[in-house]
Amino acid sequence: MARYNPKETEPKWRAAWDAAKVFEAGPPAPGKPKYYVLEMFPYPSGRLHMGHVRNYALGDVIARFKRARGFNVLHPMGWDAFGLPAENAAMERGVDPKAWTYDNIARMRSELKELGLSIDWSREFATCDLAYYGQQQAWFLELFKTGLVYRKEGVVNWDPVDQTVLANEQVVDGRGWRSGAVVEKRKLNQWFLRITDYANDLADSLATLDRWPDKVRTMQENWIGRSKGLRFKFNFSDPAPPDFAEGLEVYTTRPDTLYGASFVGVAPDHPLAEQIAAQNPAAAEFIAACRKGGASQAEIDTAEKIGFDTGLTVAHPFDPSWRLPVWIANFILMDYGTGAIFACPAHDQRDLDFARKYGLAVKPVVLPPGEDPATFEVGDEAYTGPGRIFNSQDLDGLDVETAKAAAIAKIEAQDQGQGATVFRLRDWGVARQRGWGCPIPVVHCPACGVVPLPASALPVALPDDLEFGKPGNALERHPTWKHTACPTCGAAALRETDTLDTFVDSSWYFARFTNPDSASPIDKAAADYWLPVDQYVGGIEHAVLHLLYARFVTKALADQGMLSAKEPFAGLFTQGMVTHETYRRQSGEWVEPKDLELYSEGQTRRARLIATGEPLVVGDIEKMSKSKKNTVAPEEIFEVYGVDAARLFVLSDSPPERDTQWSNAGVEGAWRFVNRVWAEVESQPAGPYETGPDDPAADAVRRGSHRLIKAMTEAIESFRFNSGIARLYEFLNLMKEHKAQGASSALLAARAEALSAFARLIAPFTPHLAEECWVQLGQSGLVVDAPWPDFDPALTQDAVVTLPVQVNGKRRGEIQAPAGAEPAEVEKMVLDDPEITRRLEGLTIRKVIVVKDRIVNIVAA
RNA sequence: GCCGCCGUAGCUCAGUGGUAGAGCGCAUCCUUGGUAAGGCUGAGGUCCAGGGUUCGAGUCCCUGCGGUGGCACCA
Repeated sequence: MARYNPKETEPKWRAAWDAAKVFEAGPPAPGKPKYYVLEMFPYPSGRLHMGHVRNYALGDVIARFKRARGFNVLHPMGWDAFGLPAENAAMERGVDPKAWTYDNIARMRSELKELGLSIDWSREFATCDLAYYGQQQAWFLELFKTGLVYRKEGVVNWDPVDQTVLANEQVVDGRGWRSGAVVEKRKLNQWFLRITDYANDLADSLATLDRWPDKVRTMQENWIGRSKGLRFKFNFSDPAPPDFAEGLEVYTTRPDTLYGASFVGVAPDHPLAEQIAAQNPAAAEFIAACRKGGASQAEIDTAEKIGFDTGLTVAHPFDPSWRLPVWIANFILMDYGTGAIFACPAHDQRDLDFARKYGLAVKPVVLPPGEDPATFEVGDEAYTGPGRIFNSQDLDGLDVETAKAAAIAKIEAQDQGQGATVFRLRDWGVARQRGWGCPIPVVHCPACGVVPLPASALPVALPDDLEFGKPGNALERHPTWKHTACPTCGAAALRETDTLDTFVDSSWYFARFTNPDSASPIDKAAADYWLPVDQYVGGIEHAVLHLLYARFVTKALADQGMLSAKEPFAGLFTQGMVTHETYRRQSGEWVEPKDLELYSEGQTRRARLIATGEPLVVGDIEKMSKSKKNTVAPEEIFEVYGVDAARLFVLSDSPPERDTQWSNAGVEGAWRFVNRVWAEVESQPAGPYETGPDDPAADAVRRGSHRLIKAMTEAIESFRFNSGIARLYEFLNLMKEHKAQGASSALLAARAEALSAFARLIAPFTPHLAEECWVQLGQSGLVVDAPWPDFDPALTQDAVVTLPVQVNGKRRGEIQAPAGAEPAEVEKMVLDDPEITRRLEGLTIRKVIVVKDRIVNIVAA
C-alpha cells in the first residue's frame, strides 16, 4: 500500500486541467445560468501569504461547487499593480518599479497556480498594463464631460511620509492608512470625483444588497452619514457683521426643539469666527487655543468643551425679540453641515455640557412619556428620546416627528430656510502625486486652462525612464514627459503629472474581466451578461474604501450607458484573517514557529527552542505578521504536506467569516485526513461486484453517504465550510467502521457508490486528491467535469430511529421506531413500553408530545 | 458613548427549540514490514451567570459579566 504522494499527483492534475482548459468561462448558453465568482485581486507584493491562501481557497470552493452544479462560471484573476510599494522598492534598492512589479506578478502567478485554483487565466491582466489604464483614462474623460470629474482648491489630507494626498476614507484616526504617519492639512488644487452626487443612491440601494453582511452595510451607511433636517438663517439682532448681511446659516436635525434654543455656535474656523478674530485679539487667542488641540482620537475624545462669547446676538426665527448669544465653540466642525449650529441643551448632550459650563439657559421642550410638565427637569443628562413637545407655543402637544415637519414648514413659509439632507460623505479626491500610477489624461494650457485630451490622444503612457531615487513625484521630475502641445490651440502646454488613486484602478476591474480585450473600456454585452458579480470574496478592511468606490463607479458608468448593472457585487463575503500563536524568549525576542517545538506537560502546552531547548513564552494569538515573527510560509507547507492539506486546513477550523488559527498540529490533522481518504479509496477493490443479499452495513454506508451529500450541499451554499468538512471527517469514520476487507458484496457496492460521491464532495476543497481518487475508483474523465452528486431524501435518515423518551422534560428511556412513524403510533408504542410505564407509576398523564423522528415527551403530574 | 459579534471538552471550534459534537491534545492498549508511522479503546462538559418564554432552551427573549470589532463632539 503506497502512501499518498502529493508531490507527484498535484502537478499532474494541474497539468491535466490546463490541457483541457476546463476553467475557461464559456459563452452564454441556454439552460446554463451564469455565475461570476471573484476574490479581491491581490497586490503583487512578491510573496503569497496564508491570508491569500484562505481568500482564494474560499472563492475556489464556491467556483468549483457552482461548476459542478451546472453553472457557466467566470472566475478570473488579475493584479492591483500600481501603488507605493513599487516606488519604495525602487527607492530602497534602485530597481525599476515596472520591472519589480512584473517580476513579482510572475512569481505570485506561479504560486497561485500551485494552489490549484479553478481560475480562467486567459483573462488575466494587471492594472499597470497600458491596455488597462489606457481604457481607464478613456472612461475618466467620459466622466469629465459630464462634470463628475472636477478640480478645485481645497484643504486636503497630506501624508508627509508617502508625500501624497489621501482621501478622507484613507485617513484612519488622523493617520495615513498605509504609512501610519500623522496626516497634515494642506491647501492644494485637486482632482475630485463627485461621489456625493450618488450619496442618496449609494445609501438607498444598500437595502437591495441582501447578500451582503449587515456589518458592512452598516459601516457604509455610517460613512455616507445621511441625515435629514433643516438648513436656515438666523438674522442678527443688531447690525450684521460684514459679509453676514444675509444672516448666519445653521443646520439642524432637531427643528422640533427650536423653542428650546439657548445659543448659537460657530466652528473656530468658521468665516464669522475668523472675521471676529481679525479685530479681537482675545477671540484670535481662543481660536489659536482650539487649533492646538491634538488630532488623535484620544485627544478629541477627552478634549474639554470650550467657548468664546462673541458678544453678537441673533434673533430667534419664531420670535424676533428673543435674542440668542453667538458663541465660538471648539466642538463644532467646520466641514459638517454649515459649520454653525443652534444649541438646545435640554435635548443634546454636547450642548448641555457646554451650557452647564458657561451658565447658559437649559429649557426642556420635549416631555418624556409619563413625566409631568410642571416638574420635569433636565440635570446633567440631555433627554434625546421620544415625547410630546411642550413650552413651545404652537408646537405644543405634537410628537417629535410631527413637530419637526411643522417647524420646517414654518421656517420655509417665512422664507428663512428649507428642509435639507446632509451627508457626511465628501467628494473623492483622486489625484496622487506619484509616478507609478495611471496618468490623469489632461493638459494645462496657459491660454486654454485645463484641457481634457481627445480620445485620439489616448492612451497617455508612463515613460519607461522614471527616476525613483528620491521622494516626491517622479513624473513631475521627468525632464521631457510633461511637455506637450495643447490639443485645443497647439501652444506649448504641460501634462498633468498627478496620477489616479489606485482605488480608481480597482473600482472597475471586475467589469473589465468580462472582456479584457475589449477596444472600449467595457464590452457592454459581456458586462451585461456577467455582471453583477454573484459572489465577491475579500477582507472586511475594504468595507468602506474599495467597496464604496466600486459601487459608485459602477453607478456612474451605468449612467454613461457603458453597462447596465445597478450594483457591482450582488453577494459579498468577508473572510476572517489567518492568525497564529506568538512565541517569545524570556528576553522578549520574538521566535519563529519553525525554530521551536511544542510539547505538553500534562494538560499544559509549552514551547522550547529546538536549537538550545530554552523554554519559551507562549503568547497571544495574533494576525500573522513579520514583526511578531508568527508567519508561516505557504510554499513550505505545500512542500511538506501538499497543497490540498493546506487548503483543507485553512477552511476547516473556523467559520469562514471568523479569524482562523494556523497551527502545525492542525495542518497535520488535515494531512492525516488526506492519507486516510486515500487509504480508504485504495482499499476498495475494483468492481463490478457480485450481487448479494443486502446487509445492514451497506444500508448504513448508503444512508450515511446521502446524509453527507445533503449536509455538504447545504454547508457550501450557506458558507459553513468548516461544518461541511467536519461532516467529511465523520463520514470517513463511518467508512472505516464498514471497511472493504471482508465486506459483503452489498457493502462493497454501497462503498463504491459512497466513495464516488465522496470524491466529488471533496473536490472543491482538495481538488487534486479528488481527481486521484476518481481515477482509482475507475471513473472516467475528470472529477471537475462530474456533476455534483444528488441525494435521495428518503435515504438521509435511518430506517429505524432511536427516540429518547422524556418525562416532564427529563430523559427517562428510549424506544426504537420505524422512521417516519406517525405520532399516534409512537405514542402507543411508548405507553406500551414496560420500562416507560414503570416510570409513570402514580402519575397522571396530561399530554404526550411526539416530534416525528426526534423525541417523545410525556407531561405528567 | 452608540452599534455589532463572541463566550460549548485542556486548546481551536461546529451545533437548524428535541439524545452534547469534530479536530488537535491527554490516557490505556495493540502494531513495529504502512515506521520521519499507523491503529484500538477511553477519560474529559456548571454549554459565562441570573431571570423569562416553552411540554422541552446550548439554541428564542431580557438583564448582567468577560472578550473583541466597527463608528463617534456629524448638530
